[in-house]
Amino acid sequence: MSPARRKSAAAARSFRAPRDFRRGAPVFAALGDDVRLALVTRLSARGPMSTMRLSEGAGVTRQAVSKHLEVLAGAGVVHSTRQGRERIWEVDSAPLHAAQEWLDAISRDWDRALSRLKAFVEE
Amino acid sequence: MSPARRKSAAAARSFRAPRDFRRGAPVFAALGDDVRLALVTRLSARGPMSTMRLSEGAGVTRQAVSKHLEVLAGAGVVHSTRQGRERIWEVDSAPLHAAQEWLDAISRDWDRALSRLKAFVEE
DNA sequence: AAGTTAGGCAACCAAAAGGTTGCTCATCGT
DNA sequence: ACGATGAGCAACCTTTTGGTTGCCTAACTT
Repeated sequence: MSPARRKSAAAARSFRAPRDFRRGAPVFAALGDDVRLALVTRLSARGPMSTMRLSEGAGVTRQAVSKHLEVLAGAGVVHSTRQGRERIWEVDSAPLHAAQEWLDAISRDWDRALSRLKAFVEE
Repeated sequence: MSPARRKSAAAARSFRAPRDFRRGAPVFAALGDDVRLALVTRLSARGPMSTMRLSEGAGVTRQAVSKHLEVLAGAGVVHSTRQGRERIWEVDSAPLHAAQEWLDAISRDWDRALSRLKAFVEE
């Protein structure tokens, strides 16, 4: 029983590709849900927004949206500040850039592997 | 911003960012697991491999790895072919490129939103 | 032909994820 | 001062996920 798949509480920092792929999983996991992906899309397109605004048209209750935002925050993808009785959310682009770099590394490695394979077959 | 963000737009066909973000979620979800991320990493680094080879050192049973590979295949991230009694897996880079583009679009939109906000505040 | 090896299939299980309702609390507008 | 509003908290429910074990089949090896 080695798994021990515990959530690291404060993973709110970027990660380095590609060595530290383990740090990347939470970011991808956070984006791997329709509702959350839609939330990030809206936030990035229209700028900072309150929980209520984000809940409108989300298709689920405000509480559900709130939970999703917490998940995103846990992965470092968004962060929030309280303003009066509202909580304003905004995108944190650093983890997204990190994720991008990871994908980039994967693609690069894969292309190299393909070249090697091709060379081997053709020799 | 980041210099490693250039890309010939021919590659991505799985989904379109950011309109069709719904199509992106499964890809991110597929990558959002430590074991699967490790599998993709190994596959891209060392080229095509059999289920057995991939299971070695994965920390979970062969059946678990098999399931994970099916999930990845379901998202289009990998695909497999049977060779004799072995099943050989390899990375499919198109969905990864698509995911990258989606992230790119998000970052771009976000930066634009920030500029607008800044301009508004400073006027 | 017999044994070994890679993998598919199915049942089953515990935990996590996604969602809901109901209640309370703080804050803002009037 | 008071009602409306935005959000936090908690209990609860259902489905999905990640993992296991056990057995069966196909295909190489000798």
